[in-house]
Amino acid sequence: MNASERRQEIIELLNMNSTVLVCDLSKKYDVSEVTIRTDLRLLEKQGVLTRFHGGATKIIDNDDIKSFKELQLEERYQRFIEAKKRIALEAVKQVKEGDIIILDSGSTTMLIAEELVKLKHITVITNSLTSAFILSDNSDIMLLICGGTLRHKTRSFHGKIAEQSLDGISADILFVGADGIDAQRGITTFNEGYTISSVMANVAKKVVAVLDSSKFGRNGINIVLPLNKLDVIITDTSVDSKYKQEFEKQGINLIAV
Amino acid sequence: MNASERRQEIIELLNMNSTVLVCDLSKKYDVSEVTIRTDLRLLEKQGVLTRFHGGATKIIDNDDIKSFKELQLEERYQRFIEAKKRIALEAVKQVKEGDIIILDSGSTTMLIAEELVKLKHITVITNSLTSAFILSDNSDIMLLICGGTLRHKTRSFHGKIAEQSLDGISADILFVGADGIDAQRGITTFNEGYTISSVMANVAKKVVAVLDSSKFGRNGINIVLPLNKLDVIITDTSVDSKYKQEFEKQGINLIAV
DNA sequence: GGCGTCTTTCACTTGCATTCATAATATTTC
DNA sequence: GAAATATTATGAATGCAAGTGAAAGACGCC
Repeated sequence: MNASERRQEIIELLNMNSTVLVCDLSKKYDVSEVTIRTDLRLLEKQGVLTRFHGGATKIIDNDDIKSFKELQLEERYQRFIEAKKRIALEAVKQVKEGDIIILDSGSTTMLIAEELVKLKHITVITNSLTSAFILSDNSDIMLLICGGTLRHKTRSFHGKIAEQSLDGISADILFVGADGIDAQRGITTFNEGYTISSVMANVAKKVVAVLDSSKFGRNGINIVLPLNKLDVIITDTSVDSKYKQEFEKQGINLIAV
Repeated sequence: MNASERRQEIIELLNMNSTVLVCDLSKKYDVSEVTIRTDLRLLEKQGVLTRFHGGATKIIDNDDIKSFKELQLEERYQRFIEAKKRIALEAVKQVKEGDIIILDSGSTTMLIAEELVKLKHITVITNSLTSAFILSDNSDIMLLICGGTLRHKTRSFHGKIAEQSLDGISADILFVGADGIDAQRGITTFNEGYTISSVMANVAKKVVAVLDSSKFGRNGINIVLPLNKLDVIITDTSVDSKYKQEFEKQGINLIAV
């Protein structure tokens, strides 16, 4: 056993347990404590660990998220972000361990991804490149992505291939976003060709629409899903109370947070 | 036994056991320790091993995707990244406007994505989540992603669904990375189940392997592609000239940059 | 023989781990 | 809470193993 091997092992030990002790290491490698201390001092200089009296502890740094922060800065994501965050927090309450979740593209669903990444033992299927990237940080989450061609405006995948990749899948819950909601037309969008949402709805046991209050009474050009496909709508408290009555009459649970 | 033969054997020894000792090698080859040290110094310059007091250890640069921060932390990877960048620059020279490009996962191919994103009017098909994210910045690039389940270690998609999504596709060029290359076994990897690469190779008119010189003569556990599938190999100038002859004899164009 | 490559010898430097003395930091005790 | 005691840290000095560079020798090759 040479010096660099020993140091490498100390790093690995630190990854297993979060602390190591000088006296333990000294016995383990049969070298003097002084030697261990020089090792630890060296590794501290390299930024691998922090020293404390009698031992050392692991440094955990998580700077990689920065690039996603930049993404959030895009102004369309900035609007109503506080409301959307509350909606996302409420949405993940619907999820339990072991669930298979389908996540549509959109700014609110992206925030849901940021909450979902904190969980474990769930399966997420998404057509959103951004959400996929966020979720890929957690190896306790099984991640499936719909293939197909990228729609740059929304950084999501659509088209025949994307829809085909949902074939034979059965999910517990679908989170779907939209640009507008209306008692007659259901949830709508200004972008064309969001037929994938209806495919998603067909394979999910429970459909949850997430949209902030500004979307109510607004009508997009394209129908994404008719109201009868929805089970739950989560929105913010600024929503007009008349909508709550209207939707609950149709058997949809409207949650305002 | 001449010098280069001995050095080749040292590399092979390192692939078997992960470390070698100067005194052992000195006895084994009946040369002075000084000679062995010069051998090891030379091989270190080539990026095949790292020296430590009394011996040397194998460099494990399995071509997994790491963030640049991680790469910079381990200074032993630093010299590879310069070579890999040059390789990536050379690789994109093979691309012309209108091309349909398949991009495998891996750190070198990720650097190719960073070059490709500067182009326009190309189509890129990839199974790498990271590369997809990089390429999604440019709306002049048509981006197709292979669906399927995510392999967290490499942030890429593999399995049946990923392979099926290549069905019916015809591409002009494939860029494929690897952990090792060998005249007998072709290109290999330490990770299991990279069968998608051969599917990619089957639908591409031209197959370009990108790997730095340290991968030559090294053998991964799993065969990715046999040599007869390759058209071009791009590597760095530290590659042993004997490989150039060997591969060109088999009709493969080896470019060293 | 003259040239180049490889290898060795030799003097010197660097790196690693130990001991010992001293300083800093916990812990105990009153 | 402060003094006494025990534990841990640091720095300098030492010895030894290993590494380096320069010069000289060995070997093969026109």
